[in-house]
Amino acid sequence: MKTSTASSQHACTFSSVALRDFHSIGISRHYEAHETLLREGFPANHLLIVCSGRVKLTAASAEGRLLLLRVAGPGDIFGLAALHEHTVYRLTSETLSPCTIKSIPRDEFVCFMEVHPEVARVTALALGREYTNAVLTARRLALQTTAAGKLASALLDLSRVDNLDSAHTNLPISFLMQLTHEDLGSMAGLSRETVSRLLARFRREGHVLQIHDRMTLTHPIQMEARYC
Amino acid sequence: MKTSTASSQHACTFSSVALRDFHSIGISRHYEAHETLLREGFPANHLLIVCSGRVKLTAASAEGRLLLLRVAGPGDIFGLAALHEHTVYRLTSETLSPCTIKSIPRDEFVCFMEVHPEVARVTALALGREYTNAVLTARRLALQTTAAGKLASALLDLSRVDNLDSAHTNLPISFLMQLTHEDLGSMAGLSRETVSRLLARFRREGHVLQIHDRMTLTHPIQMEARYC
DNA sequence: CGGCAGTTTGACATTTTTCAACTCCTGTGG
DNA sequence: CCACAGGAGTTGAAAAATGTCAAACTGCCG
Repeated sequence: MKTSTASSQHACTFSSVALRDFHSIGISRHYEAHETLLREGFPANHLLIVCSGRVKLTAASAEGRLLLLRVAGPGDIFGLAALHEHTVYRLTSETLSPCTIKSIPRDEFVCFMEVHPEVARVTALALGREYTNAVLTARRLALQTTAAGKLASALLDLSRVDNLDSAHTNLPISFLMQLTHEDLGSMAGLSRETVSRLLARFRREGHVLQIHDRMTLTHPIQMEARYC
Repeated sequence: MKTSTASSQHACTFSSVALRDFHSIGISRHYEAHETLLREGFPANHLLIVCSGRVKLTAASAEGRLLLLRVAGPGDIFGLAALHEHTVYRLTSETLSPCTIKSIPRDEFVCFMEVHPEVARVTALALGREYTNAVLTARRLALQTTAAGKLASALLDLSRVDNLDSAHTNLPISFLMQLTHEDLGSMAGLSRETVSRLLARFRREGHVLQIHDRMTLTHPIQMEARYC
């Protein structure tokens, strides 16, 4: 199966030999929207790389409450921490849209790492990104005192996932909103109803525009200053 | 300066050659309690390893609110993610007690990594632990609906830092409580007063015993079942 | 002894959650 | 083609919980 440009983006930091090997391991597969890829608590035996589409990563409590930690896109890797520590997955991953996902079995990846020591570098970088993201989530949950602050910073984070370049300008940022109010709630630690009310308020105040699936933050900097 | 047993614990996963080099880089220094080691937002130019003592890692909001993400002890490494991505520190670190800390300048560490590819392994492991910990914190903040649940799981996490072996038994776990109610509050996302009230309640209900700085969770499993 | 940091407790205000009802939209099956 | 069910979003009203403010207490250290 053809290896996508997305996984190549990662691979491009490898030497040509490592790159060739990287393309030869694992298999790519297509998934529909709303399929579950990995389940929290299961032994980590595969590493996944998003080639195309979007995947949400969540943690669940015993009572069924959810925490949405991350929306992964093309080029993102997950399952790495659990694989590396040889434990169970800490998060559940679920496709948000149709996706192409490359899956690498644990054994193959371990081999690959042993043959190419440079891979650990890329591993560490990917882990660093996951870490940074988790810290951001924790910050949002703990340091934002108001519900509006939590939701606003969640939206700003989402906008930056799609639009890495134009971060921190005051130009309108628009992005595809593939999350339901419930998802947004579990991202910001709020109830579905609160999200609904706050979005209405943001629209009323002109911070947010929504046309179908597309959400636009009209002046991100003001929004951040006002609520975060 | 003598390298402590703590940093040797990490080094012991290295080959003998790497081990010798590891001992030769960086310098150890002693710190008093309540000194600041690294500051959030500053360029990451040093890697720190705790040899002895305890260090708290926090993130601050613009308004001065704090989030305590981790209490690092002997053998723990921090600053790694920021160093690796060549950005600024994401957290502020502050000694809780007198500490011995080994500090490795960025350049030396990068050299060390280049000479010994195996180091990336250890790096990845340490990053994995930091990641897992951040996820745990986010979980606590988002998935625990009640204040009691947040505090209880924070206390359980703290007890496990000191007492890694006896985790998940129902035997009383006791540990040195070096955090103020305010610290506990910023760990669980609660106000100082709420922490005070809840601890009183936990004592009343017999879940917690406190004698000076020593805190004992009398039946951790029940506590977890009851509140978490 | 005074002062300070940490803790405790009460009263109150505020916020968000919860519960409930209703609308809108979409896909499915008769 | 229509009816219907289910998921998602909206809105209101009430309840519950925690944060905030205020005041007093404790223990420690100079």
